[in-house]
Amino acid sequence: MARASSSISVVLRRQSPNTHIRYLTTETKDCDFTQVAQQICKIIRTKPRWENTLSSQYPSLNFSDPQFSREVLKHQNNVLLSLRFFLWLSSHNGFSPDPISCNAIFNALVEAKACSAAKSFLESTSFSPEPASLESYARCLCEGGWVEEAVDVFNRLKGAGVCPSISTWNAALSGCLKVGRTDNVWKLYQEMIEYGVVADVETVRCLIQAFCDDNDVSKGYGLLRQVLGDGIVPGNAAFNKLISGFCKEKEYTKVSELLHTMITMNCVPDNFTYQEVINWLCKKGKVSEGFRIFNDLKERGYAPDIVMYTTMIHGLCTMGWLGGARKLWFEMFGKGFRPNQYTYNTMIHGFCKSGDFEQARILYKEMCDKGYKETTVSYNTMMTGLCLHGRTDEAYKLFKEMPQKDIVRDVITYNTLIRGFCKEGKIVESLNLFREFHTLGLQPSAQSYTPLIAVLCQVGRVEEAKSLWNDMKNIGLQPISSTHDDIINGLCDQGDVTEGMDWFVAMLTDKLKPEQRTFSRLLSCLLHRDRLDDSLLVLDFMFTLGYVLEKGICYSLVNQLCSKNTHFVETCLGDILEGSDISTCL
DNA sequence: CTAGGGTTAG
Repeated sequence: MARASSSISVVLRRQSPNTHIRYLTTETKDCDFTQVAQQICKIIRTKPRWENTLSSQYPSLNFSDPQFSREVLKHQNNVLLSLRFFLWLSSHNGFSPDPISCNAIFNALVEAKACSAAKSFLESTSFSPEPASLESYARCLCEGGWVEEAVDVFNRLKGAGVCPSISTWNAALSGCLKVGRTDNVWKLYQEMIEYGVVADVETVRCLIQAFCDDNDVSKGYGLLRQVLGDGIVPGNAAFNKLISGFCKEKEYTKVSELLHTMITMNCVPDNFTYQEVINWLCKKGKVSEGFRIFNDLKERGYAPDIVMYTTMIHGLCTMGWLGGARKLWFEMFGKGFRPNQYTYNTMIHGFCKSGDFEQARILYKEMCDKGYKETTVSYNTMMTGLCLHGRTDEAYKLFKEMPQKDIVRDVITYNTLIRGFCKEGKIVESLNLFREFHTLGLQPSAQSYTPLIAVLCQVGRVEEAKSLWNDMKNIGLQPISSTHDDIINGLCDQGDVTEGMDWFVAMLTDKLKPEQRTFSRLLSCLLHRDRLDDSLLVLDFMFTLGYVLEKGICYSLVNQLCSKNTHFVETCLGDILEGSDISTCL
């Protein structure tokens, strides 16, 4: 969860013009508070261990006088030093914190967005800030991502019978969205309703976004239509979120509807709108469609920005259309855009994918020369490309370089290399990496296990594969469909067709679609074992899922059926031949 | 400041 860091040097706002307070000490000597306060501030700033000596330096000063403490706080312009001084005072000389000083420090901390300091200050002093301060505090917490704490503050305000302003509510909702806590959005919105606060456009924007983030895009759309009916027009933000959400769901009719509504409502679709459309079209495999829109936009006078170019170049690269990608790259230059971290990595990825490591390295060097730092992503990109083209030794070299350059290896780094090694049958190397990864305490993903289980099954080490499977399940990871296929095929290969059938049934129960190879392997094993009933069961599912029967298996199936010579056989034969690709051969 | 987008596993 994102947390804002506390600011270190901060200006404490002066509350009032500097007033000279004169004070009579026990030595009956006049003491200028302002002067002493300034001296003390300097000591606090410059002497790291002032706590040990301050009292003895001013033996006659009454540190517990609130007027004095206020004066020091007024002169101290570093809020964290103020806080330290205040805490020191609290534990000395019987000083009992006065509300004015407390409020001053608390407000300064809030203003400095030092949420965690403000929070511990509240906890340690147990004073009650003014409602206005609390409200600012709640905003500060939200902006810093401390939404749980913000909800507590809202409850506190509620306890005091104070209703936060609409902009504070909105800030809270927006803060919850930023850290992905839609649950808190709904909680807060519920309270808003209980207070009788009337939602405004910004509230609607937050709610629509919350629906979209919850993958309830249709509900978000419902809300939009409702408010449009009431004459409220949310800004592009709400529209763009909905459009992006529907693109993700491939609901292109709704997308068009929304684009039209936007235009009707004078919310002109912008680069953000179309960027989302193009991005999701590309991600859902409709790159040509995305490219068409991209070109249309240019013709209609839209000026794609660097992000849009990057998105489009990426789309073209994933399709292997490197020529088109390069053309856009140069077009982008012509428009005055210079590639950034994303653009470089995208293009490097394109070259790597197509196996042009020479170009990839030229671009990589250019990226570094332009001052962009090498990152985990840039390394992962190169390693992915190398592994894809069977150059795992080179990828491994890069892997070893990373710590020397202080570049963090992440789960993708390891998964990439594990996959690469597995593909080349280097099981020992893969398992070593896998263990190293575990030792480092990194959180594996399903993709960490997938290639290992596959290769272990291929070489007949199904027990080890199953043990990895159990590990996965135990840490709450869901194996992908093909991992089921791998295990079934492994079991069949070692003659455990009965257990293979169990796994097959489990797959169907989980509504997963076994691959063609799994059906073929199961069928030939079952036929080999003379288990005709199970064969027919498997066959039935196979046809239901739209697969065709391979020639070889079809022949042995027909042979077996004919050798049984029962009445039932004849009814089966027709179906089987219909579903096979040999009917023309007979 | 005002909402916010793009890169790496397949």
